[in-house]
This record gives sequence, structure tokens and C-alpha cells, in this order.
Amino acid sequence: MVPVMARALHHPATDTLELTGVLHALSDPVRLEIVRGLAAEGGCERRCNAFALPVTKSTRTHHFRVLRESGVIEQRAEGTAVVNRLRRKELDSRFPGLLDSVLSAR
Amino acid sequence: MVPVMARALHHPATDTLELTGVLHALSDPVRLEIVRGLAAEGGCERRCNAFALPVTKSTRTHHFRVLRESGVIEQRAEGTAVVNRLRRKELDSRFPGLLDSVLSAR
DNA sequence: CTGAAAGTACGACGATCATCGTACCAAACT
DNA sequence: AGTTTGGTACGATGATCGTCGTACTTTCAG
Repeated sequence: MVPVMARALHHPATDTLELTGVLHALSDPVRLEIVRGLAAEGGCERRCNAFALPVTKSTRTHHFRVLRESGVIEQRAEGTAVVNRLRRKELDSRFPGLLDSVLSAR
Repeated sequence: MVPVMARALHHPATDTLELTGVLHALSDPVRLEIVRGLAAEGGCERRCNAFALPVTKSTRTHHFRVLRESGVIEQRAEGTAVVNRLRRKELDSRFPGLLDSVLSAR
């Protein structure tokens, strides 16, 4: 039996990712911080809760949704929590070099 | 004597370019088309007029300004026209690989 | 069973954005 | 001097965005 909260999470296919959508998703400081956190230590997974962000729960949910719907992250339900993974391989395949250049930027 | 229209064009210094600003500038289809046009044939310069864009003159001016103020392009007055140049070298220096990955994306 | 934990859903708010039309301006051409 | 050319300035408008609070749901621990 699939958990209820895991059903409705839509993830775009790799070959349908739009460049403008990804760029827009990455153009917000809060979301960029999330992506950097997920990229640390090489493709680790982290719960939505495990980020120190200067926004409330609702805003947090909003940003994670933008990242998921643009194809930057994958979300998976695990109990009451949601585990996030950076779709590094898919992004590298669709937009080679983009993620690396963004992550290495200071 | 410097032409009047060339005075007020502000260009941010290379080391002050902000990643989120550049990403936001590149996240619009019209502006992305402008950047692609400027990147064609290796660093050519083109007038604002020399782009086939689905927007009016005012909107055109707006997009060119966003690109300039984020540091993506340089604008220079030449008679009544404005000549645009992609700040490729500066972008490559500040955000290595970013522009190339965006331009090679389809 | 009760309650806490972790998110989501929904609506609201102000801010920013992309777009446009009109008016304006400076340079070039006649 | 007048006109055309190429663009800017200045609102205005409707859409999207980032933020929040409140209410709700699901899961897990006691």
C-alpha cells in the first residue's frame, strides 16, 4: 500500500525540463541555499526540516515545490517527513555543466 | 564631448555581479533569445533593433536594461542606435562555465 | 486513544514583473 | 528647419511571486 502523501508528488521527466524554469528556480536565494545544502557531501538526502532557512513552514513548502516542479529536486515521503534529493544526474544530462557552474559560484 | 545618451548607462563591475541576478536575467525567454543572438558568431555586437522579438519597443528597452543591470550585456551609444555586446569574458571570469552551459542548452 | 511532529492546502497581502501605449528626446538625413 | 530613425521615460495594467497565518492531514510515539 502506497502512503497517501506520496501519491500526488509530480516530477517532470528529464527530457522535458525547461531551461527557463530551472534558471528561475535557481534565481532565488532561499532555493539556492536549499540546492547547495542538498549538493553538499555528494548527493546526500535531507528532510525539508533539516534546513536552517529564514522563512516559515508555508514558504518552505512553496520553495520546495518550485524546485520539484522545475525538476531540480526529487521529493519522497518517509513517514511524516519528506526527503529531498538533488536530481544531479538528470540535470547534468539535460543541461551539462549548468549545475556545477551554479554550485561553484560564490 | 561625450554624447548625452551614453552618460547614464550603468554597468556593474565584474566582481560585484550577483548570481541570483544573472540567473533571473537569463530565466526569461525573450532575454535568453537576445543573449543567444549576441553569442552567435563569436562575440558580435548588435543593435537593439537587430533582433526579431515578439514584443514592442518599450518592452525591448526593459529587457535590455535588465540584462545590462545584471551584468550580462554592455550597452554603448552609437549615433541614435545602441550597440549591445555580451560580457562573455567578465561572466566567464565571475561564474566560470555558467554562460557556456546556458548557451549550449536546448 | 491522545497528542506531538512534519508537512500541505488555502487564502491573503504587498512586491515585483512583463507588457503595453503615449509622449518624449537626440542624432542623422533631407 | 523639418522629418525620420532608434531608442528612452513614464505611467498603467494584469500576472506572477515571495511571504505569511490559519486550518487541516497524516504518521508516529506515548
